[in-house]
Parts: sequence; C-alpha cells; structure tokens
Amino acid sequence: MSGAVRTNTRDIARAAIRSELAQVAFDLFRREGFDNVTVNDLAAAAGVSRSTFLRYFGSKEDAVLGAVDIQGEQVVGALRARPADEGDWTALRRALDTVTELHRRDPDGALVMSQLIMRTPALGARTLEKQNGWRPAIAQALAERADPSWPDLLVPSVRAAVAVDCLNVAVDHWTASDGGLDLDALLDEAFAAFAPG
Amino acid sequence: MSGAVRTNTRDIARAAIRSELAQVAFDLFRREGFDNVTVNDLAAAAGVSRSTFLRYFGSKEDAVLGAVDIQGEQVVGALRARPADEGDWTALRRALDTVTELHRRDPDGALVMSQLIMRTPALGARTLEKQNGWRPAIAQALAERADPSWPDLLVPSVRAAVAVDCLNVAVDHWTASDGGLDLDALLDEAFAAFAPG
DNA sequence: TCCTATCCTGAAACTGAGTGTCATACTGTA
DNA sequence: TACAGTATGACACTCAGTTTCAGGATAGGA
Repeated sequence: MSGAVRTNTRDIARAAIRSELAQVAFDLFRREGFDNVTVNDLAAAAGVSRSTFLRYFGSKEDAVLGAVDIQGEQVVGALRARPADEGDWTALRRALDTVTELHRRDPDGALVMSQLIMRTPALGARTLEKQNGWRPAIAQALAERADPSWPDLLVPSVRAAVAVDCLNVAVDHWTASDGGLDLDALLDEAFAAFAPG
Repeated sequence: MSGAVRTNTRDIARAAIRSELAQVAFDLFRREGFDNVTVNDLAAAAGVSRSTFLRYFGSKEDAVLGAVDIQGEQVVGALRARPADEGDWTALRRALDTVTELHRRDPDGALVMSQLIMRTPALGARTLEKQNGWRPAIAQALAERADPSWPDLLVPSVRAAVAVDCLNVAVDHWTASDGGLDLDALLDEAFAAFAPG
C-alpha cells in the first residue's frame, strides 16, 4: 500500500505531461472556442493520441477545470487551519482568500479563464458540479469546528453553500468588470448581503 | 406574430404527448436506472421514433427535469406577487412555499423524483445548471422590490443564490429522511442558518 | 367539400464524446 | 541482460445529439 504517497519519477512525468496537455487545451479553447475544438484536435495539437488525451482527462471539460478541484481542496484546507474560536462566517471568508489570492497573483490568466467558463455553458455546468462537490467537505469542516456538534449537517451545509455562492457572484462581477474591480471587496460585499437581515 | 399566446388544438396535443413521454421516461429511469436506458429504449417504450423523442426533449435529462423549469418560473412569479414592503428574506422564503406545497401535494412522487436525481450524477448536474438559471430572474425581481435600486445586482444575486441553496439543502435532508421530516421546517432551519451570525 | 400551407413524424446519415481491448514500446529494477 | 509494471497508440464500439429530407396528417379558408 501507500504507493500513491511517494512521488516517483513516473508521477513527476505524468504531472508534467498533464499540465502540458492542459495548457495546450486551454490555449486552443480560448482561440477557437470550446465547442469548436474536438478531442482529436486537442490530441493532435498536443502531439499525443486521442486515447492518451482522454486517459489524462476523463472529459473535455476536465482538461480546463483541473484548477477548480485544486481550489476546492485549498479552501477546505484553509478552513481547517482557521482558529477554532473564530466565527463560521469569518473563517469561511478567510478560507476564500486562497482563491482571491490566486486571482491577485495572475489576474490576466484568471480573467481569461473566467471568461472562457462563462461563455461556455458546458464548462459553467461542470464548474457548478465540481463546486457542489466541495459542499460536503466544507460542511464537515465547519461541523468539526463547533463544540457541541450540530444535530445534523443542515446548518453547516447551508453555510458552505452560501460561501461558495458568494465566491461565484463575486467572481462573476469581477469578470464582468474585466478585472477592474477588487475581488476581495466584492467578496466582502457579497458576505455582507445577509448580515443585517 | 403572437402565435404562441393562444393555445390551439396542436399545442394541446403536443403538451399531452410531451407529458406522456415524460411519464414513460420517468418510469423507465426509475425502474432501470438513468444510465441503463438509451434514447432508443425511451422512444420504443413510448411508441414513437427516436427523432420524435429528441424533438420533444432536447436531451435525455430534460425528459425528467421539465418540472424544474416550471418550479423556477413559479418561484419567480410568487416572489413578484409578494408585498413590496416585505423583507427580502421573508419574501424569498414565502416564494419557496410554491415548491414545498408541491412536495406536500405529492410527497411520494416528489421523493422518488429526488431520489432519482440524487443517485444520478448527470441529473444532479443538469438540475444545478437549471437552478442556476433561476438566479438572474430572482435577483432581478428582488432588485425591483428595492426602492432605491441597488448600484448593481450583486446583493440581490447573492440573496437569490442563497435562497436556492436553502431549498436544495432542505430538500436533500428531506429526501435523506425518506420524506419523514417536514420540508417547511427544514427550510426554516436553513434560512435561520445565517440569521444570528 | 376541396385545397393548400403548415406542421408533425420517421428514416437515415453524420459528428463527436467517452469506453474498452489489445498489442507494442518504454522504464526502472534485480 | 532479463523481467515486471506501466504508458501509449490503434481500433472498434456504444450512444447522444444534430441535420436533412420526404411523406403524411391537419387546420382553416375558399
């Protein structure tokens, strides 16, 4: 067991190829439009066979949305790292800093990515699906923060979902402003949308 | 123009066929599992050609999820009918009564439908996508309620998304309880998840 | 009643995504 | 060098969804 823990030469090579394929796919999608590019095109552009491409990414969408999975893990990780006495909303807001930080580090790349996703229904749908997959993990992390564990996960689930919504609405507005607005400010505004009542 | 307003004989026939096809599809999916039923199977079971079936429903998923579209329209309609001086959250909660009322009228049907959607990733994803489509309309309706229209749709969008999340979490829990819990109570609980802070 | 424009249907061909299989080539290890 | 595990490419296959086209039903007016 534990053959997955140590990264050997093969894993490194695979990761490199994977990121290379993702890059090629992203460029091609951006240039030609997601729907106008077939898996054959992607494979040809990357210099691998169709089989290989589909082995690295289970679907065309996944070639673009690997970043979304990573974001989810990072958010959950950041949430778990928050002090236990912090309020849920503050902890969630701070956990989302991992995402805004990514946008601050590469605004142009993030903007182009957002635009591609927003103008491609298939990518938007798949993104929603992936983000929806974050919910259980976030809710679980929230539940473990509360001293007297909630009777069930309803309240944590709602808060997890709300946080993700805030992120999405903020990113949408940020993207609509062509990156001109400040994402952290937008996110604060979004979180404030249910503060007063 | 306006040939779509008056419902003539043809429209009635089409609606009847459509609902018949949806019924056949639902039964077959429930019995065999969504992924184990092909469009050919559906067409054969309904006694129409594959072409016809795909003309009535753009996709396999849509054969099941027509109800979701209707729910969205109903929620928006109900929201617009709420008194203007009502708070956003109350108005949203009351608008969602249209959905809970549907569950109360046919609990067994609603339960089976929820179970089918929850155990079928493709249906879950498509449902999320459709519900995400409600957001702009709900946000717009909220924005029009506010006297001094908000600078932008950020706050209404967040509130719209949150309301839909509450619905989903509540329905998830209701489904997990096999319909044993009270959906309205769950929904109230969900809405209370961000009241105190 | 007949005529005509419109719409519905079924048949068929086509594209493209995703799955499964198999033989071959490569890579690290003993 | 020989061996075992793995990645690759080629190929066949299923199925969803689109498009085209021809024939048949129907509504509504003359």
